[in-house]
Amino acid sequence: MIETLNRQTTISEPPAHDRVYRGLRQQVMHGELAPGQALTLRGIGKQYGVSMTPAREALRRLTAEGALTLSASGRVTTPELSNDRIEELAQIRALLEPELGSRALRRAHLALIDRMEVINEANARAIHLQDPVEYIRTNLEFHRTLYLRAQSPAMLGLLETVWLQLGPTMRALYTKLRRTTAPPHHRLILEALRAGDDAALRLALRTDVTQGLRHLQG
Amino acid sequence: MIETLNRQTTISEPPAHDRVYRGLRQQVMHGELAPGQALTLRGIGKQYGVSMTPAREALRRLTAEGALTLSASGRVTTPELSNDRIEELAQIRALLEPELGSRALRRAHLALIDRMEVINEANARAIHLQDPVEYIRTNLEFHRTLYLRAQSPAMLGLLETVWLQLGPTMRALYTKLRRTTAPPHHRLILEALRAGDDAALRLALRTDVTQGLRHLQG
DNA sequence: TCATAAGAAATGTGATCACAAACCCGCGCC
DNA sequence: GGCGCGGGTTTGTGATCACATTTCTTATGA
Repeated sequence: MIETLNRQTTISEPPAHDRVYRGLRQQVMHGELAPGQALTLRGIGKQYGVSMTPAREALRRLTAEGALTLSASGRVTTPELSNDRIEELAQIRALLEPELGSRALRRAHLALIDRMEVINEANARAIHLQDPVEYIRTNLEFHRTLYLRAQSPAMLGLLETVWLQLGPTMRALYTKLRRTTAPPHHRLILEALRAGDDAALRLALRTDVTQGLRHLQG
Repeated sequence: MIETLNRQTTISEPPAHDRVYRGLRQQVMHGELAPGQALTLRGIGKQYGVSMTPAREALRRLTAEGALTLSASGRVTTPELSNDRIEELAQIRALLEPELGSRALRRAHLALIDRMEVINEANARAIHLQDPVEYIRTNLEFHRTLYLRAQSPAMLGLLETVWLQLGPTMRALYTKLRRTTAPPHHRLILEALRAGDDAALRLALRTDVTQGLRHLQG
């Protein structure tokens, strides 16, 4: 006898496929998965305690966003980006992020800058602890905290799909580099914000974005 | 008795969910669907002669790209964009398209410009015939033909998701305006291409993009 | 030792079903 | 006349299954 043990409490929960989607999306964006990592419907289903159907919807959604790659036979893996593709995605970041930062600049008050400061300290700690996932997470949170103030949800949405595509690559990059020194540009970003200097902010964001990814080029 | 009449010829065909996806995507992007149009799983399935499963995957994929909107109860419709959202999407186009055009400029040879000229004539015919779908289709093809030369697949992919989101809105716009005169900027784009003038091309693309969408603002 | 073919396991695809929630329409009450 | 409240219908969700294909494994042969 199979109990209908769905729908537990009193308030409706998000659908299973959405829960799976969110979990996987975070894993990909934060670099918890290496490039080329294979994902199977039954494996994902087992991991989240659901059947193949919600797992399939989550994977379909993520591949549509570029977070995952679909092979010719329908197999799903995390993307292994070519150098050209990495370069192009970095250029897209260099196009979108200064624009978002500039739009946020007018609305950025002191409390926001303080919050970014705190996130940046967590970022520095992650570097000291050699924790790539936490480094990526705090780095993205630093940027997103600023861009949320731009009030440009569509542009931020596009940018997040770019971050998604770069997730596994960033993991591979930062575990290889094993950097021990904090990225210098976050300080420049904060200074430009405090000074209200649009041109300086755009430049600092652009260099912060391109700097991190350019190490892979050879 | 149910025949296993799948897998027809000798070479494997694309999966059913992909066929459904492509069909719907084209309908949305070319403005064949009005904003707020509701789509149901069983309806789509019947329309394409498949079950709910492939229809569901196609809709999930399209909503992930922003081509369709998901209501809180899981219902799927074509998006009804607010004026703010339309404005923002136009600004994204104004950011991406000059960049793509500029990248294509170096690689644009005469045959490409001739091809764009032909497409532009088809576009003018569509205006004369008051055919909004054909107008949108040829207009996008005009731009895409240029941007393909940029060899920036990721950036073009992002742009196409923006076009997708604007599809139903563009239909509503151009059926309301009933414009009878060709957009003047396509000629400027072609002239800038022939002259190899980067600044002029960027400007022409930007104004062409913002011009078309700004009529909705009140 | 390595390539290769055959068998076994794993995987994506699509159909079908049960079910709960949402939606719609009309009746009746104030 | 307007408003809420039924009940029937529609709709999305998730599970399960059959099946073809791909992938992996292993044993065989040169």
